[in-house]
Amino acid sequence: MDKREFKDKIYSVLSGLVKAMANPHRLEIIDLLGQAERSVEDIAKETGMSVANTSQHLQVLKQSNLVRVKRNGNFILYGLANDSVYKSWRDLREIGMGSLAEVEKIVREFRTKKNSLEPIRIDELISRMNSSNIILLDVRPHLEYKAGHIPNAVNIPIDQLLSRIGELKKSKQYIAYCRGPFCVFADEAVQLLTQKGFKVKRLEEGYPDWKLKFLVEDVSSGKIITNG
Amino acid sequence: MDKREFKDKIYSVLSGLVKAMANPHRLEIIDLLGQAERSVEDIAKETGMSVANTSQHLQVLKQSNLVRVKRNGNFILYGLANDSVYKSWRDLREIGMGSLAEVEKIVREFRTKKNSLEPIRIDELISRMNSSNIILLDVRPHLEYKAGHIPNAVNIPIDQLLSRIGELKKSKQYIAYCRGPFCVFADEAVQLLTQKGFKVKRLEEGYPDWKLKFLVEDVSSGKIITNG
DNA sequence: CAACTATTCAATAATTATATTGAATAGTTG
DNA sequence: CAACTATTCAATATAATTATTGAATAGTTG
Repeated sequence: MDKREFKDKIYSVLSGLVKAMANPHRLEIIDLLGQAERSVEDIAKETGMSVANTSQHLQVLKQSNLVRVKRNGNFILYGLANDSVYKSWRDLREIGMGSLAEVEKIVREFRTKKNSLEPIRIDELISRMNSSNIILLDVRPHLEYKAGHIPNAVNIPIDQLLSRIGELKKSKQYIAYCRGPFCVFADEAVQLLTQKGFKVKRLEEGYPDWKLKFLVEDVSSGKIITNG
Repeated sequence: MDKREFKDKIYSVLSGLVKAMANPHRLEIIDLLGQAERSVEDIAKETGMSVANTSQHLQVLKQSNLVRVKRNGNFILYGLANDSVYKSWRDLREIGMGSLAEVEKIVREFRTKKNSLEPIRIDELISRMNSSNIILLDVRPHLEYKAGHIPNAVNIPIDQLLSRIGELKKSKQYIAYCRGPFCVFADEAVQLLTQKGFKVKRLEEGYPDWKLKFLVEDVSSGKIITNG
């Protein structure tokens, strides 16, 4: 094996990995699976794809070891293979937000309508979390909340928010969070609660980003190791 | 703009960014430009592509803001847009090394022939760097060394190594490094120097990885900020 | 400003990726 | 073990990506 052959092989195998992420549906799947495991049918419904097409995309992700498979009764559950996968997605997402003007524009346009511009960022949240006046609102579906959430967050799924609005107090400062910067549940929560006279902001990032904060990056290998 | 339309737009734009990286030649170009700026002709020669094809791939990278352009006399120099680009490449590379058995196998096979298995990792290097017995050997072309190198490293480009072997001492422990884990200069150096009876190992990572160590990651935004 | 040179563009052919449909499969549950 | 159900597969048509060739362009230098 000469030098050129070696490089051709390496870059070609690695580009296969990148190609596996290089599709809008597959990015959405990765983003979604960052919250919790899900069945194929579930993923299809959530992303608006056909089941067959979803399955095909999941096969692509599986072939590159980006997702892993588990059976639960009649259902097959897909989940991210490890935290590095979400971390890579987060980094690519951030490169995009930082250098592709179009991404920032689409997000700003959407949030303007929802009154959810000026979100607070995760670091600010962490430094203000001890304040007794702040209440964290996890507006994701209960299943995702159950799979993991920010400590002390109250779970009111977005579609129950209106009917359970009596549980909230106008004196508090609410921070609504959901799946991540492209999840609209928190924007919808801000829109609704602002309308009803509550003090509320959205968290820019989502639960998986909060979770990554509490992993220690072994920088020498680039791998991620659970802390505790 | 409804929820589905918003998501379709976002994931589609971001997948464009990932697609721009999702090609073996473009990964090699990113890897190469991590060392120093280069002209199109230069990149073409280094990667074994035609100039027209190289130019086409560079256009793709440029459209996604992964590279930036600068003119120098008759030449146009391409460089990485920022350190985040190399960081993403590094992370993807590491996911691949960790979870695609094939990558690890190709690398091991190649290094076995060069006697350069058992490389030392960058963290170990940092902790042993003060030892007066260790000498760092940068075996990249002089131009890349000039664009940035690990402090105190001695530059002997691989194609001058044999003729300048008199400059080396058998009592020292040499650490050869080059562009990164897929660069073979360091392997060739280890092969040659081992043969001639010197104590030598290769560094697993390359100069750009060392450089990333000394950037502070602003984890809240995912962006990278130069430290000092 | 003419000649030169590095780079890009345009057109083509070949390959690869994608969505859709409906049939096949495998695994579970009663 | 039969019936059921979630998932995958196979076939197809459409769309996107890639390498190659040779011509066009833009920018610099004498």
